[in-house]
Amino acid sequence: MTQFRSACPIASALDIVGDKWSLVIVRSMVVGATSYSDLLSTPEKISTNILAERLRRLEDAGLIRQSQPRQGSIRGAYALTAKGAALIPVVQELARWGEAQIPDRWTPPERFYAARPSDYAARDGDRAAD
Amino acid sequence: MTQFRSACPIASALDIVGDKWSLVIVRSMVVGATSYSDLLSTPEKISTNILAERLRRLEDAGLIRQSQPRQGSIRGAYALTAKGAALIPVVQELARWGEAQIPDRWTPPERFYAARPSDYAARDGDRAAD
DNA sequence: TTTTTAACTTGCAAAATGCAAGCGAGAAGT
DNA sequence: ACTTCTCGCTTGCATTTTGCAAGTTAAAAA
Repeated sequence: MTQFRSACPIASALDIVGDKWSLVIVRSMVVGATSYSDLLSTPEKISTNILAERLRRLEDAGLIRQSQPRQGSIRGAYALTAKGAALIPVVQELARWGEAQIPDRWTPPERFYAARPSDYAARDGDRAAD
Repeated sequence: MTQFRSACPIASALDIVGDKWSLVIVRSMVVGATSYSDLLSTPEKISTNILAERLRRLEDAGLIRQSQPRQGSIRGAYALTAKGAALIPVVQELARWGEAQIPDRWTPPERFYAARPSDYAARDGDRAAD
């Protein structure tokens, strides 16, 4: 992203994550997805080029990081940074809205609503467990 | 919108409001915007065709309603429905994230964080004050 | 009765999204 | 050790969404 539309925190937040995919990627990571293929195999069927580009953008924005930069050109697993994990309350509120206002939605797993940003913040700079 | 990507409440919520403009329109209405021109004159500079289309979509989705259907073909003022007002916690969390994670953002007015969905729910079906 | 203003619509260019196929490197099978 | 498989992407192209600029319609104001 190049510029913010305004200095409004809401509009600016949406300049970063206000597309159809970024927050579903965050959701997937909150419930345990770490690899490219984890994120691809989600029921929403994101296409591979979009996933790759979104991961790059989210990494550039500092919301995720590569926890295992593999040897060769191939990249490994992804994890939320503290800044990315700070979005957890946002996706939890979205989930509550969706559950309450849209018929026949799934109930997220318990660990989803239990997740807290601080669970991730402490790990920043660490490598994921091998 | 025609279909949901999945039955996930988050993905589905984003199928409805997961674009760059819907939630800034909700934000504007929470802080008092009611007319088309109020919504146009926001610092984010939404273009008029997008605003018109978004208002139609939000109305079709039941998030807003026209509180004063004027005579002639011209439509009047808009208001949040209970379903739309239920998004208030979502935009409040987005605002908190933006304030905390993006440098130099505005602090929203007090009434923004004070707003509660129930302030709007009771008015559903009413006409706005003239 | 001419001019403004408010609420849009229309036309077209640009950007984002989506589908399908391909590619390079390491792991796995034989 | 050599072929095959899988993973993590990239590339090409069609479709959809977004954005800018200008035009339209009806009511209100001058």
